[in-house]
Amino acid sequence: MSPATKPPSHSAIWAAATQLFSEKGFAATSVRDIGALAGVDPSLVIRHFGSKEQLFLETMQLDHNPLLEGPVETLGERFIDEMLTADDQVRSVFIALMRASDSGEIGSQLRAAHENSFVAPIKGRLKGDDAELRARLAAALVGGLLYSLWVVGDETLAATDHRDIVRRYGALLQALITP
Amino acid sequence: MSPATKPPSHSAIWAAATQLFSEKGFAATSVRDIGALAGVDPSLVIRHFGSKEQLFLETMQLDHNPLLEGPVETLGERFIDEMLTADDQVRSVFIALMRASDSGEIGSQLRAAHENSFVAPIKGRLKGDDAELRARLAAALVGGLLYSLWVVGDETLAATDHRDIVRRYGALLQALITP
DNA sequence: GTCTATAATTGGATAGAC
DNA sequence: GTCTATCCAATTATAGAC
Repeated sequence: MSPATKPPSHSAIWAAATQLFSEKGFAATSVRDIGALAGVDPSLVIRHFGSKEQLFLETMQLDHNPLLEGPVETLGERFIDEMLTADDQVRSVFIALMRASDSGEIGSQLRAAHENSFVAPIKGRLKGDDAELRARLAAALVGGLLYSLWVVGDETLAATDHRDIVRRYGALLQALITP
Repeated sequence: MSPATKPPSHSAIWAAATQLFSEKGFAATSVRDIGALAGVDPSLVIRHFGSKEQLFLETMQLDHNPLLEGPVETLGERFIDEMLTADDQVRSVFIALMRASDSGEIGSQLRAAHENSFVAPIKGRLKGDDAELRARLAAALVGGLLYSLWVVGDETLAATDHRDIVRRYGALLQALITP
């Protein structure tokens, strides 16, 4: 008996949705677009994933768990460097989640991504009573850099040597990690 | 001869659009909604403002030029405090602009708002060769706090005493202003 | 200046044959 | 599992009477 293997159209739709949501965001991507790119009928998109939002939630997942290891004294710089050299996928998903986060479910997913990718990795390395607050401020700081670079599109910042940003901004992050 | 005074419907539409765009954002607000709240026909909305996007651009303007005066040694804390106690209008417009910034024109407006409200006020007070970079990193830092509080909705951070955030996060900002 | 009516398109989602 | 055909609701924007 054949197991519950997914049909080929399933992964084709998944791939097409990932690409289009990443490129154009949630609102500007239609179910028809996804079907066309996947080479299947638009109705299959709904049939396999239930709804457009569900498909968005399944494809736009940020599973980025950066550097837990290494000396805590240089964690700030390494974290910033990691973000600046992050995969395009990280960038796309982060932006897509942020822009569509007014929908309740998508907002929860952004919150989870923020928690898992930014807050948790830092919080795990912190000591002290106010570790919670410091970790959350650190996550805000990291998010702010991505916001400036990727959402606002600060071109001066984008044209700046990464090492300068890593040094300066990483030092601020470090000040939260090891006060 | 009567001058080119705007008809009352103009300001009614403007007020309704401001409210709805602030509450629900660009995508979730329809021209029909705006007309209904303003008590006028939806077609008037387009007739007066040309398009929904144009109306959005005219209403969602962030004219927030915080504290240029005062001692530069405490600018960091004061800036953060200013943001945390900012008007609801600032918050609404910032979020609305960010979420809709995938449209080209709206993206430019976000960039302008970021520049005028975050980068410029700090840059004007900085000395030194790398003032440009430091001001832009400072703007990223400020934006990151608003992102965490208002977009992600970090509840722990929101429940934290403002004075603690002002002290800790303000110190980081200050480190960019007066290294 | 204002409204009625509607154009023209597009969207997500479904029913049912094969 | 897949596709054809379509429903139905919603959108922005316009034309033209008053």
